[in-house]
Parts: sequence; structure tokens; C-alpha cells
Amino acid sequence: VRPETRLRVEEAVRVLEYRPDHIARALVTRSSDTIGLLLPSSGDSYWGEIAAGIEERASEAGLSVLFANAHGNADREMAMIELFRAKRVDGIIIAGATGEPGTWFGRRGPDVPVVLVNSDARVRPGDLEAAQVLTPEVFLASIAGQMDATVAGFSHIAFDDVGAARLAVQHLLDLGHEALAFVGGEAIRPAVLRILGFRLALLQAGLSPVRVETSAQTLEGGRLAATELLSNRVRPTAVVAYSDVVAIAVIRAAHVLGLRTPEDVSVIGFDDIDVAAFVEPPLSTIRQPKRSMGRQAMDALLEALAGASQPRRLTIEGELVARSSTGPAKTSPVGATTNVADRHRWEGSR
Amino acid sequence: VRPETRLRVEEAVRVLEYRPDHIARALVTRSSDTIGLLLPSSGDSYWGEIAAGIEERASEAGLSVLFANAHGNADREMAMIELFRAKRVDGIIIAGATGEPGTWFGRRGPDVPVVLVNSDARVRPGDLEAAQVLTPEVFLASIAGQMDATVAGFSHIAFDDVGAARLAVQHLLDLGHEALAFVGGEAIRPAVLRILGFRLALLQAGLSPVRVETSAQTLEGGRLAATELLSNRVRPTAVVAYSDVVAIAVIRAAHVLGLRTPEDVSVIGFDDIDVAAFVEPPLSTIRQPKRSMGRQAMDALLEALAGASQPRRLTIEGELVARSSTGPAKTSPVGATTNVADRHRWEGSR
DNA sequence: TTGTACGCGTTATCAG
DNA sequence: CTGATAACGCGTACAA
Repeated sequence: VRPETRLRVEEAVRVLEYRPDHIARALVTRSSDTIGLLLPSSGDSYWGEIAAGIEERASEAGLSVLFANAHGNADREMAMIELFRAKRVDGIIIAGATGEPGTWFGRRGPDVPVVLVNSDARVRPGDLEAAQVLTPEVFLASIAGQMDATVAGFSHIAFDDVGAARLAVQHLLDLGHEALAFVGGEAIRPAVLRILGFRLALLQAGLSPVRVETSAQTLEGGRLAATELLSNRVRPTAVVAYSDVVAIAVIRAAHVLGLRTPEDVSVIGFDDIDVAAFVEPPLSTIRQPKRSMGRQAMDALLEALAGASQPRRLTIEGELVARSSTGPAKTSPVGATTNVADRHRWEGSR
Repeated sequence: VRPETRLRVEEAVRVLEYRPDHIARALVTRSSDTIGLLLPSSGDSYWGEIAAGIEERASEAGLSVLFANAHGNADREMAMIELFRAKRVDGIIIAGATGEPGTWFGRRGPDVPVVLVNSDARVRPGDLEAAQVLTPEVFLASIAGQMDATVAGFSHIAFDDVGAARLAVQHLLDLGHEALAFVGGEAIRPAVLRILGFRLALLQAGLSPVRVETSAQTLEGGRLAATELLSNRVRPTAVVAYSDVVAIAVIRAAHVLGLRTPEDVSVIGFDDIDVAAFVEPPLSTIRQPKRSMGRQAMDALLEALAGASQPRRLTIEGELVARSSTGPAKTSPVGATTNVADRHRWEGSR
């Protein structure tokens, strides 16, 4: 370009305050430089962190993000995906999906790359019960095929829930605990898998769970479930909570019942949300690298956008963060252990 | 439309899987049915809740939301506003802005409606010191004009920080406390205003603050500041923390120093974030209706979009939620009160 | 009621 | 290297 012309143009840009119109550009290039992000909810620091990682990476790559909350509602999830497509987004990231991926797109399949975060598939009715009753190996096998099928064709960044739960149990075992219970988590995939990992690890150690008490994965739900569990005559010495949020509720419920943490009952959670280190006592937990997972989800989408033909599958491992809500098991408080042993025998035999 | 033709069209829609192209539509209607949302960060449950309220209302109104995190960086803030305009959003909501609204748009002013949430203006260098040193009335007057000027032309939904701080102090006063300190909050507007309300309320009661210890508004920042404050020989009997996050850090720091809450030191925060009720002890706080504020911000934008000529100004009042982190002041532990009284005299006279 | 032409602000293509 | 012109898919206005 002739320098003189260049200057004249630049001057014109200045006085007219010209800015390229991305809408018109998108119409002709058929690319909006925008991705769609669907979350269960943005008010929650867990999904918020994942969203932050996604936005961060997207922004680096020059993409904007259109976001919506699905509120765990499969219909709304579909509607939003439809909207994203109408808005001609270049790609879609769906976190914590509750619907059935197979139904999201019509006969021709997805017309834009899709990456899933922690949402491999819908839990089928009965899965939660199956996870508690079936032999873990049998259940794991049955679920594995189902996962692959429903998620076929999508990239997927998933936390290793089974492995994380095993880590949690192992930590408690190392501290000498033998009477373990699981609290919280409804019929959603991560809960099913954490319960599974919990049972698997216990089985390997030759133990049976004292109890698996499911509940809504909220503070209130956790409180209710924990109160129920801990006011029982036969108490666990340690509880694995579905999440840090539930763990905080469990500690609180224990406190209300006059039980100290970790002296009377150890509690471990999952996720390592930001307040975990600052509650009283500081929470032991299995850390989930949320921000990094968000970035990796965006990386996978970027790859697909760049023309990768194979969807990317990534399993993210958790990491034990041992703080103060877990401690050594009391050295045989006679009466209690007898009861617990009875309970074990009963649970193990059904 | 003739019913027969209608059916023929609908059939065609079905077989071709036709969906209207919002991009092409936006080009001609000059309206993208999308708004831009700029947050300081989405990983944080405070802004996340506000975002949730905004998204909820926007969705009801049939609008999508394009979001970005500014990370408290004024340059990035400007860049994102620029991007939003290039993408032809119908309106912009900016939460927790750190930049100078006057510089966001060129000579001609904003070309789309803008609503601000809790971000009336930039704090000028010196404001934080002024808030601590000046007579509150003088400072308040000086700041009021400045706020109106920088925010002129924008709608604004703002939490009443001054009033909220007065509520917090009043609560402590009612419990018999006389030695109060403020902890946390850097040179950002809400901190300046909360410190102001804190001083104002104390002044009216004829008291002086034991200390105002500023810090980053993070768990770590709060911990450092509180440790510094509480390891001093002259300790307050109650502390007003900049936020719930800081309050949690203060309680933790107190605990590490062997101080019990609320027996040795009462602590109150602001915001009522979701874990506030579940930390140990449950936090007393001034609740901020975050989700509702988000909805109201969106309402203001919708109003402007509908053609309202006047920007909407809304001040949202806080609400005291008294839980267990605050308790009655100890009835005159002689040695301590003498010291505190001395300190008062010294502080008041400077 | 139905069909047709034009323009929205770009990019891409092709002739000068 | 420059300048003109044709799409992109939709709304709108007007003619048939």
C-alpha cells in the first residue's frame, strides 16, 4: 500500500471513528469469532472457576464467549444449544450437562465442534442404586460402555471421580479409619462415580461402608443428610463428603450434634473450592484443577476449530490436599467399634 | 397466510432443518439481541451471583449475554467495551468497573445504553487515606459530587456501602462493644465507603476506631492484616471486615492466635456469600441481595432499550443477618479496657 | 396473498 | 496495486 494512501485512510478512520462491524464480517466469513458456553449455574464458585479458565483462554485466542445457565434443566439446555447455533457460534462448550448429547443435534450431527466438561452422560434411573448395590467391577463395566456411547463424537474433559474417591478413602485408611460413610450427591454422574470409587477402595481394603447417605449437593442437603447419619447410634469415624460444600455442611452438622472434627469424626471433601482452606477446621479435600480444566476444554475446542478430526478425551486426576478436617482414628473406643463391626457384617452380607 | 401455504412452508422448514440466521438478521435490523457483560472475575461467587441474576433476566427478555472478565484491569476493560461495540451488542452492563467511565466512549458519548453495577467511579489516589483522616462529613460531600460527575449518563445499581457499614457498627454497638477495628479492603470504592460508614457510625456514638487495617480483599490479604491487628497488645473486641471472605480470614487468623470468636473477638462481614452460614462459627454479616441486584441491573438496561431517556439510579440497602460470629462484649475486663481507652484518646487526638 | 428488488457492512473475486 | 462488483441471509417496501 502506498504510504500516503495509508495515512489518508488512517486519518479517515480516526475522524469517522470507524470500527469494523463484526456482524457483517461474520455474515460473509461464516465465522463469528464467538463460542457458546453453557453452565449449570454461574453463581457457584466451582463452575465459575471453570468458566473463568475458558474465558481466559478464549480471550487469548481472540474469541468471545456467549454464556447461558441451564440450571440443570435438560430442555433449557437444548434450547440454549439451539440458540447458540442460530447465533452462528464457532463452537460450543457444555459443562455439567444433564441432557442426552445424542438428542442435541438432528440427523446430520453437530455442525460445530462441541466439547463437554464433566458431563459425560446422563445418569439413567437406577444407576445410583446400582452403584451402591452392584459389585463395583460389574457396575463399572456396565457404565463404561454407556459413557463411550453417549459421548461419541464429542471432545470431553472429565475429572477422574472414581480415582479421586479412591484417593480420599486411601487417605482415611492411612489415618487408621475403618468405619467410613459417604454423604451427599444425588443422581448425577460425578456422585455415582465417587460413590463407586468409595466402595471400590473400601472393598480392596476388605471393608464395607458404614452407610452411603445421598442428598442434594447443597449446604442444606448436606446438613440434613449428615444430621441423619451422625445422630444414628452407629456412627462412622470418618466421612467422605460428595463435595467441599457438602463437607462444610457435614462439619457444621457434626458441631451442632456436639461432635468435634477431626477428633470425633474426620471429614474430607472434593474440589478444593476457594474457602476450603479457610473454614474451621481447614478442609482436607481432593483438589480439582478447575481453572486449568477450563483452559484445557478451550484448548480442545481450539484444536477442533483448527481442523482436528478426532475428538479429544482427557481425564484429569485429583490431588490430595490434607488439611485439618481429617485426623487419626481414635485407638479403639471399645463400645463403638463393636457396634461398627456388627454393622459391617450386616452391610457386607446383603 | 393461506393455511395450505403455511403447511408447505413448515414442511420445507422441517426437511431442510432451516433456522433463521441471527447474524444476517442482526445486520439488517441493527440489533443483535445480545448484551455485553463485563465482570472483574467470574470465579468468585459474589460476581457470579450477580451474573446469574443478569443472565436470568436477560434470558427471560430473549437476550443473550456475551461475557468477559476484566480482572480489575482498566485497559482490558476498555478493550472489552470496544469489542462489545464492534460486536454490535444492544447494551452493556459493567460490574465492578475499575476504569474511568468518561474515557470509555469517544467524543459522541455511548452509542448503546450502559448500566453500571457497584462501580460508580474510580477511586482517586488519596481517597483511601482521606476516608480515614478527614471528617467523614467533609469527605462524603467531596466524594458525592465526584461520583455524580463520573457516572453521569449511565444507569447505576449500587449497594449502599456507607449505610451497610453503619448497620454493622450499630449491631456491634448494640452488643456493648466499644473497641472496634476495620480490616481489609484496598483502594476500591466499596472499601472506601465502608470505612467511611464505619467511622461515621462510630463518630455518632462518640467513639474512635481502634484501627483501620487495609489489605487486599482476599483470604490471604485478610489473614495477614488480621494477624497484624490481633497480635498487637491493644486489641479490639470486635472487627468489621471488608467482606465475608475477609471475615472468614479474620476468624481463622484469630483462631491461630488462640482467640475465640465471638468470645474474645466478634467479627462481622458483608455480602452474605453462600458459605457464610456454614463456616464455624456461622458468620454475622450485612446481606447484599446479589441475584436481585443483577436482575435490577438488567431491568435498567431493558428500560433504556425500551427508550427511557433518563438513566436509572438505584441504591440497594443491606440487611443485617446476625449469626454467631458476633456476641456481647465482655463486661469490662479491667486491664484491657484501660488500654483500649488510652488508645482511643490517642487515636482521636491525632 | 404472493413475489421481487434493494440494502445492511463486510470479504472475495476479478478486471483494469 | 487499485477499484469496481458480487455475494452472505435476512427484513422491508412495493408491485403484481
